Amino acid sequence: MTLPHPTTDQISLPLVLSVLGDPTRLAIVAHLARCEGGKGRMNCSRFLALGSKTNLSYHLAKLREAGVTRTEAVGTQRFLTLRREDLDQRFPGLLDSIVAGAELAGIPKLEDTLEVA
Amino acid sequence: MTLPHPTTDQISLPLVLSVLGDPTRLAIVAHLARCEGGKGRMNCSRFLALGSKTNLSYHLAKLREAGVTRTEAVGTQRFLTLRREDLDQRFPGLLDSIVAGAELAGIPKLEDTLEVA
DNA sequence: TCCTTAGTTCAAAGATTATTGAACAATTGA
DNA sequence: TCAATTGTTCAATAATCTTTGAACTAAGGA
Repeated sequence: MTLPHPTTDQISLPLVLSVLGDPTRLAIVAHLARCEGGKGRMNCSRFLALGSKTNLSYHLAKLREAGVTRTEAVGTQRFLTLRREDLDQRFPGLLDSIVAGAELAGIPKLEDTLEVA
Repeated sequence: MTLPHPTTDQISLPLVLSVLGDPTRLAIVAHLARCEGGKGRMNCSRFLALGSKTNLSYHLAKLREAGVTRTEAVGTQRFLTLRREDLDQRFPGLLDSIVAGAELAGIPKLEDTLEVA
């Protein structure tokens, strides 16, 4: 874990909300949550349908910096996980209601394959 | 109610999240939610501590356009209410978890006086 | 009628954010 | 070693969002 992540108590509510207010990032989080109950681990290229490699790198950094996801470097790949427990601890119920809302709303879905740790 | 409001099913999750991702708007919503269980009704000038009249007009329009608040014109005043039921229906649990999170986080508070309908 | 109150609209400026392509670094496999 | 894969960084552009002041509307009170 070489990349910088905020600690749980550094996670800011306005920042989380504004970061998840972007449809691309919301789709990424919805996909992570859907796969294996959010315990899925997947590399960035899984999300290429949502944008260019460069642009994804930007959005994934935003998610990481806001404390929504955790990024682990393994070889040349980065594995992504949702920081579900940290978010639940800091803002109980928030992630669940957002993910549930994204399912209801027309947030684009990706195919459900994933790589498990 | 001359001002345009989205219907309940037009309320967009990414838009709600990005609108509430702004600290000023989050403070407004937290204040509305705190007063009389969110049934409080208050005019715009209640929020002048958060910004200039012009700037508030801008932020309050954002909240209204996203479907987070309802604005009723009464004389020269605009009375604001949270669209709690509409939001709960569309995105169950979302508003509660955001408001609870705002209480935990350092979202600035206003004095608790209000005008009830 | 005149003045005050409450809030909006407009245009301009400033500040962020999102998107892109080119160049780069690091790992992996042939 | 060479080439392909995976993803980042940088600089530039485009697009949005925020903030401000001046001018405005509409209602109420003296």
